[in-house]
Amino acid sequence: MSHVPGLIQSIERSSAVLRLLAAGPGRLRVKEVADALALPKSTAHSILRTLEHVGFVEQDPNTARYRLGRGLLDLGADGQDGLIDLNELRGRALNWADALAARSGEEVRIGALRDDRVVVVHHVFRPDDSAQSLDTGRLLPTHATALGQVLLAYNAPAVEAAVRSGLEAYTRGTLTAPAALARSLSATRERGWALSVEEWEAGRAGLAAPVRSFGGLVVGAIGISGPVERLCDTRRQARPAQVEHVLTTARAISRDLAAS
Amino acid sequence: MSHVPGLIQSIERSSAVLRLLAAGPGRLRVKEVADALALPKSTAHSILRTLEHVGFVEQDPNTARYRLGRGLLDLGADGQDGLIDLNELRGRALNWADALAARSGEEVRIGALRDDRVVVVHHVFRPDDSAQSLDTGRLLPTHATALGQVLLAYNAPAVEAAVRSGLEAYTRGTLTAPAALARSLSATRERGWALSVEEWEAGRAGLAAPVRSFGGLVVGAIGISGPVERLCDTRRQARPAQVEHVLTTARAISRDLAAS
DNA sequence: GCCACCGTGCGACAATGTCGCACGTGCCCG
DNA sequence: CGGGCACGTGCGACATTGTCGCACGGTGGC
Repeated sequence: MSHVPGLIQSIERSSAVLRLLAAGPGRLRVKEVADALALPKSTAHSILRTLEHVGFVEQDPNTARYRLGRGLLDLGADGQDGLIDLNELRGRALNWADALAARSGEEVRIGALRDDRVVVVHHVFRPDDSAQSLDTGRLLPTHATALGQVLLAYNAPAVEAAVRSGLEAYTRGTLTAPAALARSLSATRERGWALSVEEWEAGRAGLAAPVRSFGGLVVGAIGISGPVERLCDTRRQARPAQVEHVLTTARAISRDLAAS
Repeated sequence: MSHVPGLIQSIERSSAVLRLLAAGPGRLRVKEVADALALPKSTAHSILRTLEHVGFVEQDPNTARYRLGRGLLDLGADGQDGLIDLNELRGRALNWADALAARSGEEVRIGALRDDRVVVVHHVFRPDDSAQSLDTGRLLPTHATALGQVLLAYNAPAVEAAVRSGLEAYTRGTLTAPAALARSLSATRERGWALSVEEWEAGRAGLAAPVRSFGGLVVGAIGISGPVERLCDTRRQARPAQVEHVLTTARAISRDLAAS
């Protein structure tokens, strides 16, 4: 049927599907959806498959009928800290994290945003160094760590919250001026990764990249940390090989998540 | 970023936009959405514009920032009788209904589904006949009227409800067998319009077509009614000219709604 | 037990979404 | 109060992407 140019047809259609499912309590079959919207069966199925993938509809395993999914409810109740199930992020990241630790020779952390802090979802020790403490579950500041900066770079409200709650200085290198932080985050966005040198602990640096889910939504970050001299060259620039390791791993996890 | 083939990219992206808006209480700018999802500004804007059009997001007129819209909440609370604001349907249909009455020479009704009944949203008298009662607000049965059959044809759960509550016979022509009703509705779907001859009142017939909103969702029906001999030929088939009048009007209102 | 219908997947085409660019405007800073 | 920048918005061309026809396998119903 006639559709207004300038608007995206498939989104209009998917919204119609959602409205249709919301109309009655009954589950609908693919055929019924297709008939109701005057769409070919294939097209309706394609839309339903995608909506199921993003969690907006669910399919009853037995009857094969579709109903609204839980993903929609999560949208309604705002302030949800979980954009995604952290367990899923952790599960997908497990395998890759070890490999990253091995290749980079540094300890690896995976983090996500929670209440304006970075919660460490997973932590892998440095391969050849056993004298470390397990960080899983710990909360880190957003503005002073590479993980946090990645998460801030792709989430504007979190930046405001961080600024509002005061940019505490942990070392002399910590970015405490809102403008400086904004500039740094902008650079992080353009590069696609963040480098934090002695902003959190003296002598140590961090390197992190975003983990994206479907649609490109950033749901977490993965990064390595270690002594400045192992992550950076003499001019305090990130070592390209390490950047590549982190980026490759982040992309791999992203692909994994998007396919789930 | 890499996206799984077989799934619809724009729907994945729009779901990511919605999740992003749901993440924080703050309103987001176009640029922020674009940055967060690593999309060009144009693309993000196009998605936001469409989501606004379907009511899933709203734009603050002053700040131009986007937040979640009311359309999503309506999806959560199921059992909503209003798939669409009935006042909007009535408003859009007003102009066209008069013209249809004039062209067809019959009275016109516009209806929508409410609680397994057809609620008459608007009613236009026959041009040259003043001795009629105003039907606006009245509730009609679904299975025995052309308006109702159109609405049933595109809404499977409503059919079940109608069958469950018993297909009451108003005349000898009323379809009371579930199987017969199902066949009739299937034919209605294929044709795109419904004809009801002496199923509700003896000597009278109805002719109706669906009114669709964006995405093809059926939100109402419009139709004419009058003596059988004026709507049908001698073999009780619908007169093509009248069918054309109803279909054209229904499509016009649909276009109007989709552009709103 | 058979038939018909439904859900699912693939592939080719063309319509559609995407992206670059540019305009006008509002805000912020000087 | 003026200048500059960045943002929201719109258009147009290209190429990617969504769409649709068709066919397969499984299931439920008569």
